[in-house]
Amino acid sequence: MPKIVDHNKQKEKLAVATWRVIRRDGLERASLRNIAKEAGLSVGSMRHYFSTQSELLAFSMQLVSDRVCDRLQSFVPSGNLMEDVLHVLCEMLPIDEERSTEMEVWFAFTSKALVDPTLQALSLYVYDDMKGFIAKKVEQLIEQHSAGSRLDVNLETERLFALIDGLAIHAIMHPERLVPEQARAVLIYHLQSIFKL
Amino acid sequence: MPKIVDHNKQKEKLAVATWRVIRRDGLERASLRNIAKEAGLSVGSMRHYFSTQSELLAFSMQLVSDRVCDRLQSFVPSGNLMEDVLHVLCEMLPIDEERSTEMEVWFAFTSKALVDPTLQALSLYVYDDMKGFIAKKVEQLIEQHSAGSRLDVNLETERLFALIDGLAIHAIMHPERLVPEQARAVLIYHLQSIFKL
DNA sequence: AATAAAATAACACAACTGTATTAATAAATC
DNA sequence: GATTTATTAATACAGTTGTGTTATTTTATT
Repeated sequence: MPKIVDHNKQKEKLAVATWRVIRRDGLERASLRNIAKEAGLSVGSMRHYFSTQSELLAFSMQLVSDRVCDRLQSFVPSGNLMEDVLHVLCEMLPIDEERSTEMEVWFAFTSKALVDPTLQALSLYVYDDMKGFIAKKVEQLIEQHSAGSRLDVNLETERLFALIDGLAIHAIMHPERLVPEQARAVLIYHLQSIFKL
Repeated sequence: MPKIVDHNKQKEKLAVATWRVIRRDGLERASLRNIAKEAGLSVGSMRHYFSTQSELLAFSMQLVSDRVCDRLQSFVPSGNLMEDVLHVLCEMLPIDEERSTEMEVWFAFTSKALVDPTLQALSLYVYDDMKGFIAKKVEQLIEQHSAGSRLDVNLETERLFALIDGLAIHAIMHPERLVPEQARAVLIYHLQSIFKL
């Protein structure tokens, strides 16, 4: 009877348009009208998929973490633990255009999360998720390299986690000072200094 | 002839009021009217000190880095290099209310800097300044601990710098997961793992 | 006390915001 | 082809925004 469109695809299309607006003009310019124009839709049409702006923004933030998770889950390990760990950790660095977009948008949302409970909750959830993920990798590395038996798993995990986010921020904010290869080099340097002794 | 007020003091008062609004309601709520209300002034009065909103925001961001620099410069070293380095690096972590305020506000401005050339320039300047500062400390530590002769100064500097900013972000965003003492503990752990071998 | 200038306040204006309401369009079934 | 309904578009409205203009208040000098 009606014109049928894939609801979820349309929602993702709007979310990606939201990303573009945020990246180009900033989160405070991500108004319904600007997003609608970017997506080539009318404001009224958008309300069919998101009854409120907060919903759209929350969905757009969620989509970032979903995309990263998807890539992590579809990754097939090579068997070389160090290489594999390096590979998945690089998923969290802005090493190419796709990842840069995601990181910049995530950064903008993270900042807003400080004063927005809904976004705050999502941010916390992702923090726990990523920390658990990194902790697992640290444990595997410690187990493999017998010399690491005296390492503190908790401290090593938070150290590695903070290092990654710090590198990501620096690479995003000042790409002319920290290019992807350098960020990657620091990460390799860090892992080797701990697990290759 | 006129009523004379200390221009700079008044500007700082407005900037600090801006901080409060940003911290409580977010940067997008930092309108002239809201800031004026927070400072107990009229919008017209503000325009006497800042002819535009951008000026006020840029000044408010600058004031954050000024405050941190002031504290760093007024610090008198104890002589114990490791202790002193730890102390100054903790100036960049949200370990108390004053520093938390500054970090949160700085974080908000940093996010906006991605789409605001003026703030971007300030952010870059501070990045270079801090990196130079940290590099100096790393060199001193390497020099003192002879075992560190094989360390790469550049990599160690960016690693430490990223670690600090990463810890700061985590402590700001999720204070219930990373309390100040833990952030400090990670920093100590990092420094000792490199320079106490 | 008079005055000149600095500081403050009040109001106006056009542009933008989120959202609600209403009308028009499109497509899948009968 | 008519009809039903999901989808899209258009308009309206109250609230907020930055900024410009104008008037008022305050105070240090004469």
